[in-house]
Amino acid sequence: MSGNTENRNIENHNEKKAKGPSTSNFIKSIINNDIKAGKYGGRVHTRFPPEPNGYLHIGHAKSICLNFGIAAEYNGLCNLRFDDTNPVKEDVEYVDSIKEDVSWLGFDWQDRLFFASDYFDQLYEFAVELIKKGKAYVCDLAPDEVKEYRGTLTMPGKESPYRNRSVEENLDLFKQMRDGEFEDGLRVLRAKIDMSSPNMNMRDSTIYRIKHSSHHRTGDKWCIYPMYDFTHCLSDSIERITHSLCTLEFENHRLLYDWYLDQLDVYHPQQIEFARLNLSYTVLSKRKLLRLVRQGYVSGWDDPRMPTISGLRRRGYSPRAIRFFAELIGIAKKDSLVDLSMLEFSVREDLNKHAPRIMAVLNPLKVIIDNYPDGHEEELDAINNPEDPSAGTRKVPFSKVLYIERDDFMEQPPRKFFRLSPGREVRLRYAYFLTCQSVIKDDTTGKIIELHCTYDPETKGGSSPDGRKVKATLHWVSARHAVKSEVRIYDHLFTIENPNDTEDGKDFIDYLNHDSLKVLQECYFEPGIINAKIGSTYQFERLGYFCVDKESTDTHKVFNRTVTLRDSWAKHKKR
RNA sequence: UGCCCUGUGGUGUAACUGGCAACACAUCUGACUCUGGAUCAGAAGAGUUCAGGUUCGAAUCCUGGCGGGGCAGCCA
Repeated sequence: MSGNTENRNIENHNEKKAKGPSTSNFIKSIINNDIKAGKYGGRVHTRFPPEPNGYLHIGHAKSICLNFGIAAEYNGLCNLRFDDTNPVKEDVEYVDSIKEDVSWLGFDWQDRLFFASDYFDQLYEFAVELIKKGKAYVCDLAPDEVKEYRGTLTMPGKESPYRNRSVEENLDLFKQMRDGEFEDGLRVLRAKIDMSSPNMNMRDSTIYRIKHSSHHRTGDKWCIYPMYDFTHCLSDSIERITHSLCTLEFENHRLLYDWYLDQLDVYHPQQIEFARLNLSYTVLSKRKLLRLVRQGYVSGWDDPRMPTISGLRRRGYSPRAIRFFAELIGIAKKDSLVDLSMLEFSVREDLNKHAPRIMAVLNPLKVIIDNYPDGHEEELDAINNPEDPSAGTRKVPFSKVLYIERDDFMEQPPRKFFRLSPGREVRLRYAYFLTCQSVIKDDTTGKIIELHCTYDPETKGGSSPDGRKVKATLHWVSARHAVKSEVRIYDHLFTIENPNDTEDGKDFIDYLNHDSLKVLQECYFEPGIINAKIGSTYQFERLGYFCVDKESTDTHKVFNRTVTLRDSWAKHKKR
């Protein structure tokens, strides 16, 4: 007894020390109970079921991490299944990008890549079976009539006049539908359920509709296509899925999901709904993202400001950071708005450990070291990543003329500004102590053109033999050796936290941040940067994390700023 | 005037199905530091939407309000 208490205390203590997000959520507790009860023989089998009609975004990443993550955790499996039942909206372009994004995120569906369209034959047979059971009928009502007959949220619908056709007639008509005897929209196959159900989905919902349109996988084999509700539950059933996880808007569809499976008396997975992701200062709906792309507000699906997986990838987010983020935000049933700072925290957390450091000056200010010998140069040792000793060191050239960051100098420094100012001494990272002697300005504009400074040769490497301290360390680049390149600075795409929640008469587009992209053309880098590969990520010391953009060439690099470093001076300035 | 879901610090989630509301982000201190980074230590901040009820004891159970979301595609 006392031993137990002791153990528990130790556990509690460890829990307290353990960092990181809580790993429990309501879905896992359902699964735990199912396993305990022996449901599905203790098996866990999930699936990620995108429709190939757009690019994946960070919200999908949440779902991908959930589905694949749960499968992994319970030693189960997760399928990738394309929900491709509407040929007019879908395209192989999207299939390819989705596959790329899922595997880039680090998940493997192995040999379980499926398409709902793989099941079209079986689905047709299931529909026939439903007809034979008297549970489905061909309805001749026009679309607007169907709508009228459906009733409203508060009023029951009325039954279609075609509802009581004989099984034979239904079978015949359905076959004719399949054989292309009718135009689009002329007839549909409907479930015979309950026109007065308080759940609109149960008011004889559509099973098959006619679309004379060729499908990206089945070509012209079919001119009738099954609807989502019918397809999804049966696809889950066919694949022996145990837990079918989807977002909240399908909650009301669960009744139908269960109904089809019950009528057909087939293997019955369970649908569980969770809240989709909302992220502050952005939009996460395919429709809205598509509009940003189509109307040219961004450069494409992979614009680094986009919350798409491809946008985040181009921006410099790592798969690890995104997976960590998914873990961090958790899973629940209430809709919420996740603060962007969580996403930013996730990348910093990862990149801090893995991104090599480099010095880059984004807004250059020339510094001339008057007492440094003309034409002299030396190579200084710099650490590639203080968080990772195995990353090693590199040489950085130093000479008489340097660039430093314009923000690192103030002629009249306010309190708490520790950086360079007239007469003040600072350290140049990995180099020497430097003291500002004079400021040269443009006579007409008053703009500071250059600084004249002196260095202390005794401080090579960054520390002084006499033990005197400096309050700041600046990054710098030797002017003669510098590589000039371009840096793109990104900010939120929107000016308000929740662009989905707009004032009356306004549209999310009205809240676009017109300063979300700033291009800096005169940035100077350590010469080593010329070898940087597209897609690789660096920390520019004291500035942030940056990623080599695909528009870079051998001689001209383009960097995207992924995220800034935490910056307590910037915060202080804001106050 | 229908049905379903949902209300826990500023934000996102926990609380082993009734036992002192915990963790993370954000915020603020301080220590350390050749990145105002990282790291470390600490602080402030909710009494769980409200009102009743059951109970020795309620975020958890019951009743009723209030707030938020979803549903009337031959979209998913």
